[in-house]
Amino acid sequence: MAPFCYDYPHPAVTTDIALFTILEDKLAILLIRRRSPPFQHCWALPGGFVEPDEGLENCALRELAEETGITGVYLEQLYTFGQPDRDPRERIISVAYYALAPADILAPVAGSDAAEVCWFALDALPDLAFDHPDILCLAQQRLRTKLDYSTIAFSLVNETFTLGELQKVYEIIRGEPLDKRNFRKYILSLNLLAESGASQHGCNHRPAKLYRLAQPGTLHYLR
Amino acid sequence: MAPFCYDYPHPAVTTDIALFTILEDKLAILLIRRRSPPFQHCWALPGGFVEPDEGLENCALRELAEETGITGVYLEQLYTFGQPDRDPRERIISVAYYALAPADILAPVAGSDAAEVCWFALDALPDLAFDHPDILCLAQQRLRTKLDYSTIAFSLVNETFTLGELQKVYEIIRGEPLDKRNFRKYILSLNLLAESGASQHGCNHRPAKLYRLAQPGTLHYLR
DNA sequence: CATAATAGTGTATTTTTTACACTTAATTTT
DNA sequence: AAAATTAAGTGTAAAAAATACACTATTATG
Repeated sequence: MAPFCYDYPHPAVTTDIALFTILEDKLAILLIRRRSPPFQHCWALPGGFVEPDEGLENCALRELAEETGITGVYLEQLYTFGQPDRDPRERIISVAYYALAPADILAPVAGSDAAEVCWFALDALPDLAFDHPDILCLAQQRLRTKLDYSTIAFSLVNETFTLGELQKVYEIIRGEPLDKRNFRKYILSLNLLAESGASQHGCNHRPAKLYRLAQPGTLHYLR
Repeated sequence: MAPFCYDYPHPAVTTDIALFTILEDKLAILLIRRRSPPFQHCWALPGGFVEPDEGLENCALRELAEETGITGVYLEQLYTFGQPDRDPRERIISVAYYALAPADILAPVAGSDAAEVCWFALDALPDLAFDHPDILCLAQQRLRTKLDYSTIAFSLVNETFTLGELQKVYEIIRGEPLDKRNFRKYILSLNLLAESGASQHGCNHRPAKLYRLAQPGTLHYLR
């Protein structure tokens, strides 16, 4: 009943995923309610144990899919948390990832290990299990700083988007309003966008041009 | 003879350390020659298995001290490498760190697990064990980018240093010469330095003022 | 047809970054 | 002792980047 034996003690290794989206003009994070102890019924980041033959990133994507039904997100390794006492059961080292996706695609569904799956605005978080508050905090920091020297923000809008939507993303992550003209000048000067040709419709105001990334799916580093 | 048993397979976890210094006006890295298989007699980054009751950072510092005799370096987590086949023995996940120290303090001594310990200039590296070339490459990238928005460079000079020495560090990491006046203007505008009062001596030219960090040991983020 | 809502556009000012050359103080050589 | 060598130390002007700022355009709604 315990057939996996080693000459030296081995820690367990998990991945945890902080998936961000923007919901109702606020940064939000995907949490699951835990089915089993420890921290039973507590909210936690999705995640789970690394399988013997999968890479770490695959593990993160698999756990996210299994627990929440969500696929196709932008994913990046964040930090590895390994304090000896971070899990009451045994030594568990967690490789934390953060992920980004536009809200529209995402309809989370509770999976096998999770009784409930739910978006929470970052300013209205419940108590979290383990050291997940630390992970979340670091993820938010990373998101903020990386905004300035990369194109991660594009992972939070749809495939085609208006400059107004994109500006909103920047404003929400930075927590401050931006000047419209300067923002547009900056974004267009990157030469990463192509006009999709189409425009918005069904909005009760002048329709905005829709843009798309010239090279979709590619993360760019600026400067 | 294999008393550590678990219900599910557990990977082994190690830390590996890429310790940089500047030696003869070049970036150099500390390597050890492996005593035992796999990759016996190969050069590798110092590192080793995480003990059950130590944090990851402690593990990195302990392994560095055990294998090379070096202590008191600046240390920062880099990335976690976990491809299933990165070690031929068993599944081993490595939490990689990078470290910085001025060359003067460092007199590496071979430890128990390492037959030899030696500095190598980055432009004259031997073949490396495992995926250590990947780790090293990522570490160097991180070093370069972090130079621009933090005070890591100060970890590569002595406690007191001249502006010329500091400029050399920036030039070596960036791989290009910098303008002396602009560099000094920039560094002094950070308001992080204090004049030590003393000057260089024993050099065959005008002696430079020696500076120190106003808050030694603190890493600052710029902008 | 008036109102509401967001899209879309350009210029002047300030700040930051860059380019650039000579004098000073110590040691070494002649 | 004078000359040569070596790196230290210093300021200004030009270019580039970032910032501040206000009105017109286009759609839907009442």
